[in-house]
Amino acid sequence: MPELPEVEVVRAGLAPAVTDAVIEAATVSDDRALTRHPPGAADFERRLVGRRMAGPARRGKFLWIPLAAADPGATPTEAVVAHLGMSGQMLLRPSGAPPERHERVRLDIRHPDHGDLAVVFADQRTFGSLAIDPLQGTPDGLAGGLGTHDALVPAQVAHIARDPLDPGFDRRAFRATLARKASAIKRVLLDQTVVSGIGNIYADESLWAARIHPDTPADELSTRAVHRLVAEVQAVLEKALAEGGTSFDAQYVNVNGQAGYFAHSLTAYGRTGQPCPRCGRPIVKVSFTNRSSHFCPHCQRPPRMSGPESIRPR
DNA sequence: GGAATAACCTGGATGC
DNA sequence: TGCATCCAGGTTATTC
Repeated sequence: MPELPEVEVVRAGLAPAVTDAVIEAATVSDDRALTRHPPGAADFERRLVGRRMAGPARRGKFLWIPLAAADPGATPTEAVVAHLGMSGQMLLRPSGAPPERHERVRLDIRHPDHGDLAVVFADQRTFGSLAIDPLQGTPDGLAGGLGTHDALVPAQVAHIARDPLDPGFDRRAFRATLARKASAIKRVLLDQTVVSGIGNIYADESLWAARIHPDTPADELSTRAVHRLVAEVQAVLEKALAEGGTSFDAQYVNVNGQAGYFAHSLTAYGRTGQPCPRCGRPIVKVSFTNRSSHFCPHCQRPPRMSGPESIRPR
């Protein structure tokens, strides 16, 4: 499932191909890919033709490609925003390549160095979507996300918090937010308005690494535990990024259709019944809202059995 | 206002 | 072999 590392792999893969390329044609083959673009397919296609693209940027699981202003040197005012959902793929294909399975949108582009290419958005489960969205200034004045120096972010992404790999991520503010949340820490990690880019897989992996039970109330974590959690989240995301992301099946591939290797490095997620790499006891899986949590019940003690680091600091 | 939950969706895996 | 059911989960609207 595309979480931060997977989306970053896609962003980095798209960058050399789309930066400075001009959109020659846009074809929407399934309107469900435009749920974030209320004006619809005709509007989407019409507004993209002839536009030149700038370098793609990313915040959390959101990706956007600024559309260059008509006046060279002027700041872009809008962007193509993409969210891959659960199964979305952004694929680079030769111009005229046959339709991909589950293809939803195709952009035929012309790059000054690479020639004619097709950017294909394919999505099996149709949870992903594209949109053309206005860019707005960031409240903190920092770059909108990774891959851009502009302090701009699409309106649809403005409510999304900075991710743990963003240079602008504020660890102190994150800690303060946790102190105000009585919800389970895993739920908070999945709240993209608190910290972005983390999904079910990396939440389980980070909590395992930090030895924190997923049901631990966020406001019961000590400062030390929060710092350890942030460090483990960053380490897990960076390792997954270095390994090209996590691919369980064909749901996630990079722009060239290749799978990532981090699935081989998972310590908790998807390892139900297998020995914990730390203590050897079996990893358990429990129902968590409408999904599942994987953890080691020995290394990650429940809140009521927690050690000194999980006791309320206040 | 904050927190919890349901719904959206498709195809692979599983059970009968 | 074929059909029915379950499961995966990111985001958002709805409900409490």
